[in-house]
Amino acid sequence: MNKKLTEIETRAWVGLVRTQQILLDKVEAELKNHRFPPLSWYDVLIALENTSEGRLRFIEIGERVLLKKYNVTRLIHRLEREGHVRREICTEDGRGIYAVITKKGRKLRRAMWNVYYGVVQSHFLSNFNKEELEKLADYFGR
Amino acid sequence: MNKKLTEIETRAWVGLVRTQQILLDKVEAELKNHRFPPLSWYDVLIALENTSEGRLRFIEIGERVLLKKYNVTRLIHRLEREGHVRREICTEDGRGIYAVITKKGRKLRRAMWNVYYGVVQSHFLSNFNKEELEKLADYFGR
DNA sequence: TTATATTAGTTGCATATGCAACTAATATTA
DNA sequence: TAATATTAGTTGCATATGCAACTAATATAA
Repeated sequence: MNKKLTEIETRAWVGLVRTQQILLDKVEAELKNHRFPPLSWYDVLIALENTSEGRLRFIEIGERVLLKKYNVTRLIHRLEREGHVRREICTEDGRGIYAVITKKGRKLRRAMWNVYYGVVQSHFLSNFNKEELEKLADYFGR
Repeated sequence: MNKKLTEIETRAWVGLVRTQQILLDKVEAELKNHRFPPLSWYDVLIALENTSEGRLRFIEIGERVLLKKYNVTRLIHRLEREGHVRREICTEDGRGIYAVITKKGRKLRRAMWNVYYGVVQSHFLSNFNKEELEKLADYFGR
């Protein structure tokens, strides 16, 4: 197999990686500026909010947010300590635990979104027209 | 300002973030499988190799690889300990330090590339034709 | 020149993540 | 049913990262 990328392939890959990292660094920096917790908290909270019950089992959180189970344990612990989430026992499976988002958690999620949105909008989305966004959505859906 | 993303915008952004994370997780996992150090080592080594002298000042490494200065210090220290890099004093600026890639470092970089390449090729590049890659390269060049 | 500010790099301490071993519960097999 | 394997979640220890204070050198201003 050929071990070299063409110049276009390199630009596409390196561009993707760099763009992403710059954007995420920027989001994290803005969140910090506003005294908000890191993006990983947002990811968990929005995942919970996107359910009808406002809750998910730890293992489901791990799957949706791409976190290893031990990191779910720890992140939920931090969220819980600040009152953004509470635990609920899982009657269907004695091994399982639900994390339920609280009012306070929903409020934080919304507040963080304003900051998050600002960065994504101004540093990313604003660079593309509708057609280009559709292409991107298509490409990354694969 | 409107604080909502359209459905397409959401798919484009979330798709980008998820795709990237999945790909990088996969790369890290494959590197680990092959008993190689993490991707950050690769990033520094390739940055050094891409210079005519095979060397960069710490501060330049930070700029190119998007690392804070204290993380450059530490990463170079690890690379140095394994013999992939050595330090060289900077005669132009007494505050500066060069990191120079060694033969061993070049060899490691090449070996890691095989693994890295495999993942990027099979999980990313292979999903796109030339025209699409050009679009991506264009989009992320902005 | 001297005094002051900025810059490059380092380091101690706090927090976050990876790994592997562990517990408790459910699922599978005989 | 009992024995065994798998799964969900937790935790101790090692490593990695963020922050802020620090040193030493260069740049700027008086």
